[in-house]
Amino acid sequence: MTEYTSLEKIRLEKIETLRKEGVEPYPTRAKRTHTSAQAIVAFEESETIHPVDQPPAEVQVILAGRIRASRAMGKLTFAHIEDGDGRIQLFLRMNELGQERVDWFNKMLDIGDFIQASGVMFRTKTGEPTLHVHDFKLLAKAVSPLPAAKDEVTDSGETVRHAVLEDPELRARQRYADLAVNPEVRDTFRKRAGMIRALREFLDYNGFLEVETPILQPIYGGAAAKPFTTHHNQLKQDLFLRISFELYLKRLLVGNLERVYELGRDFRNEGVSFKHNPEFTQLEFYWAYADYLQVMELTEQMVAYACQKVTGGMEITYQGTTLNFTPPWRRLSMADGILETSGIDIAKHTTAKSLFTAIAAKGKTPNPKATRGKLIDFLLSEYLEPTLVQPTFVYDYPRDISPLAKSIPGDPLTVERFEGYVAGFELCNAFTELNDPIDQEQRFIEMGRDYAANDEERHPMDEDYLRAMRYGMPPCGGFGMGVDRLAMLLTDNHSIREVLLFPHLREPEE
RNA sequence: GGGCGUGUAGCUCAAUGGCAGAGCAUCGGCCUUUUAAGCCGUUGGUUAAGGGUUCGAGCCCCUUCACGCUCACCA
Repeated sequence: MTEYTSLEKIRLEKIETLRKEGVEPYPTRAKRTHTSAQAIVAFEESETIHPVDQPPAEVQVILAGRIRASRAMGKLTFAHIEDGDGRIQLFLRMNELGQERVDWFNKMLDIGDFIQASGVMFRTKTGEPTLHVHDFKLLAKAVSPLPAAKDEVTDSGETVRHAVLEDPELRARQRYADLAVNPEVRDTFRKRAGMIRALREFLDYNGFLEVETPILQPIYGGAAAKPFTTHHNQLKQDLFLRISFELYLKRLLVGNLERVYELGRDFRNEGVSFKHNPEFTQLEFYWAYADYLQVMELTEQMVAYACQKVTGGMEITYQGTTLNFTPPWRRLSMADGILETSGIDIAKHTTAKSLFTAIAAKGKTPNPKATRGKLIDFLLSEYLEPTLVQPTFVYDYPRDISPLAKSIPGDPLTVERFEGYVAGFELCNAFTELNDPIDQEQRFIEMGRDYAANDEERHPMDEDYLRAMRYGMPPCGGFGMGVDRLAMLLTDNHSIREVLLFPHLREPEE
């Protein structure tokens, strides 16, 4: 049984009263001729464009939206409604509507209710385009009060927000209320949608085919992550939610689909943080006959295109820092980057033992069981990553942490792989794909050995993937990007929760 | 999972261990160009939950929960 607050009880009583008066609080149909923005544009055009010897034409409109503010002033009432385009002021006067209707508006309607209002546009004394209301109708009554947010416009023209819903937990749990009262949150998700549209446009234009591959997989792979498990009852089959798309997309290249991409959800059963959510949106593409250097060029063009589409330029401000996505981005070999930032030359340490000693000499303590590749990765995140503020490609990675990437010809310890870093975190990861089925099988075996101590991280052997490789896969470049992270950058949000409509949260307290 | 921090009215926040408060919102009035409208009045609380210390706990102690920051984990 729902427990109502005293404020809600008052509104429920109003709903009863409305029905007794014969007013349906939730009518089935609404009518509107203009959005708030369209009404203002039409009005301003009428003011400027009219024959010199005639007054401006009346602009009659029917608007619909949610009441966000209401100021009753005796025989006048001012209110603001908000629709998908913005806000617009309503003006109600007893002269036109009569005392009864204006009183009814003030008494029976509340902030949060949806209404439609018809009338003629005019300007108030202060110059604000306003609807002079001749009639109005309740469209949907709100039972629960919205968390009130008020905007004050100071003398200097700045907008100061008061009584904002700002508790991050509540905002995420009740995203509907957050969206209803915080316009910048709606804007974040419009930008996110625009960004995703831009990524698709870019890849479509470049001849990539959008595909969909299984989310429920009998064998997971393509990344080092712990999966979620589930079960198909009738088939009595254990299944995993995918941790990446990679192994399925590359099967498609075996099938002669030369350029494919997938934009969808990955699931990783790992910790939650400001840049990790258990389910997140991933973009992967695979490009036959290309290598990682071509992928690098396409990547910077794609991100720059998305940035241009969302923000109108190549430069953005992220958490107070100006970032410039104009291609070409800085390119830095991993060995050089680590040498510059840590003073350790990984080329001189070809074994894990030697490298561990060098790191220990710096006073750092990585996991002593780590492989050479893991130690290099440790150096990357410890020293290099925090310095990579402007978009940078770090390239040429250790082989043993890149089991699906192709080695550099003549350098068995290093693979053709790069990661894109921005604002000190990893944005994307790409490599020249390994297409030698014998080598691939060997890598899976090595990896099984390296990770034998840790069952959860162990990469299961995917026999069907190897079979596909044996049919032959063209040389290709592959790419993966955390789409939520790009959304964080382009909307200037520090936390992934702010760019997910419904981020994962713990069970609420009862 | 570890460390630090936060949690008080619908919203935003106060309150030396000593009567739980303010603004906005609600409700009742006044007001024909307001815009955080204003003015007068009114209502609203299991101080996140549970336990303890104390004559007395929002405040001190313990446990739990949620959130934030951070560390760890995260090819």
